[in-house]
Amino acid sequence: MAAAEETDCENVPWGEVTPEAARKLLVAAVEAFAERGYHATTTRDIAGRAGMSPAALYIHYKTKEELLHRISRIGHERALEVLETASGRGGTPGERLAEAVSSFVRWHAGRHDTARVVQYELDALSDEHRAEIVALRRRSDAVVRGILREGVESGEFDVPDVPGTTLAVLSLCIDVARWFNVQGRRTPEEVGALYADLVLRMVSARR
Amino acid sequence: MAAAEETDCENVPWGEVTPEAARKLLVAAVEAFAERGYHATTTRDIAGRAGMSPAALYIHYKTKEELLHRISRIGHERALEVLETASGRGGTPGERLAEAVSSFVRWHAGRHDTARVVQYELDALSDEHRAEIVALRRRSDAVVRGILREGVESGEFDVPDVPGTTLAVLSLCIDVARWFNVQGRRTPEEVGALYADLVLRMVSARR
DNA sequence: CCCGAAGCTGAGCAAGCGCTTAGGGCCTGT
DNA sequence: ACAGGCCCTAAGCGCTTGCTCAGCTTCGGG
Repeated sequence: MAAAEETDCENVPWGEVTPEAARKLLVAAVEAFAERGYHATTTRDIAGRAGMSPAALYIHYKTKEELLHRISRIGHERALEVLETASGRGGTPGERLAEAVSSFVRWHAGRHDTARVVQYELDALSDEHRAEIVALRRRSDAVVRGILREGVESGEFDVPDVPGTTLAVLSLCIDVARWFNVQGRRTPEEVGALYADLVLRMVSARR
Repeated sequence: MAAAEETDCENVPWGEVTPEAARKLLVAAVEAFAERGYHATTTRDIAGRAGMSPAALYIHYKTKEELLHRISRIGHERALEVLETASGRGGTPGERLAEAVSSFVRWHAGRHDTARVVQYELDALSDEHRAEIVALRRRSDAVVRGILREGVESGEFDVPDVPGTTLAVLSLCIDVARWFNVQGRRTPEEVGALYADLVLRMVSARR
C-alpha cells in the first residue's frame, strides 16, 4: 500500500525529481526545450504545459537556466550509466562495442526529446554548469576509447586512429537525437542494431 | 581595373551577396548565430558586429528570419554543390564515395560556423522557408544513396540497408559541424581523410 | 483550535526584444 | 545647380521576457 504511493525512482523517467510539481515542471520543460530550443521557450510556456502559473516555476527552481542544468545533468548521468553498464557486461571487445553502441543509440532514439536537450543545449548553460557537464562527457569518451584500445591490443580491431575513431563513433550515436522521429519507420531497437553493425565494420580487422 | 573593384563571386565566401553592407551584415549574423544560436542572438548584436546601427539591418532584410533564410539557402546550395561535384568526378563507387565524404566533411569542418547555422537552426525558419530547405537536403540524400546503390549493384559494396546507411553517413558528416574546433588538433583535411576511410570500411564487401 | 510552514496564484515590474519612422547626408542624371 | 533616390542613423514604440511579491489556501503538530 505505502509502496504504491511512492515514486518508482528506478523505472519511471525523472522519478528522482521530487516533489511531484517540480517533476511535472521539469517534464514540461524537456518537452518544450526539445521542440523549440531553450532560448525560444518561455517560462510561461513551461508553466502552462505543466498546468501551473508562471510563478510556480520559481518555487522549485531558482532560474530557467537551473532547470536546464538539472535536465542536462540527470540526462548525462543516465546516458553515461547506459554506456558504462553495456560496456561492463563482458565478452570480447567486439561484443562489448556492439552492446555499448546499440544501447547508447537506443537511449538517444527512445528518449530523443531528452537527448536533444542534453546534447544540443550545452551552450545555454552557465560556465560552471557547463564545466560540470563536460566532465561527464569525457567519461563517455573514455568508455568508448577503452573498448577500442583493448580491441586493437587483442588484434580483433584494426583502428589506426583511436581518438579520432572514438570521436566518430560517439558523434554518430549522439546525432541520432537530432534526426530520430517517432513517426519515422524505424524503431529505436532497429536503429541500435543497424548502428552496432556499422560501427563494428568501421573497426574490425579484415579477415 | 574595373575587375579589381568587382566582388569575386566564385572564390570569396558570400561573394554573391550584394551590396557590401548586406554582405557585412550577413557575415556578422553567421558569426553570431554560430556562436550563440539564432534565438539568443539580437538584431542589435548583428548590427554591432557589422559596425552599423540596428536599423540598418532592415534596409537590406525584411526580418531577422529572412536573414537566417538567406544564410541557410546559400549554405545548403554550397554544401550540395560540393557533394554533387565530388560524386560526379568519376571512378569506382568506392572512389566516388571517398571523394564525396571527404569533401563534404572538409566543408563542414572548414566552414563550421556556417555549417552549424545551416544544420542546426532549421527549426527557427518559417514553414515555407523550411520546406524549401528540406527539398535541398533531400537532394544530398539522393546523391549518397545513389553511390551506395551503384556500389551494391557492382558488388563492390555490401550494404544490407541502403537508406539507413545513407542516413548514417550523412549524419556522421553533418555532426562534424557540431564538434569541430579551430583550436583542436585536427585540420579539416585530416578529418576528411579519416572519415572517408571509416565510411569505406562501413560499406565495403569483405575480401 | 490555532499556528506556522509550504505551495501556489494574480498582478505586475524593469529590462530587453524585433522592428518602425523621421530626418539627414551623398551620389547621380539632367 | 539641383531634384530624386539610396543608405544610413537616432530615437523610440509596443510588446514580451525572466522574474518578484503580497496574499490566499492547505495541512500537520501541539
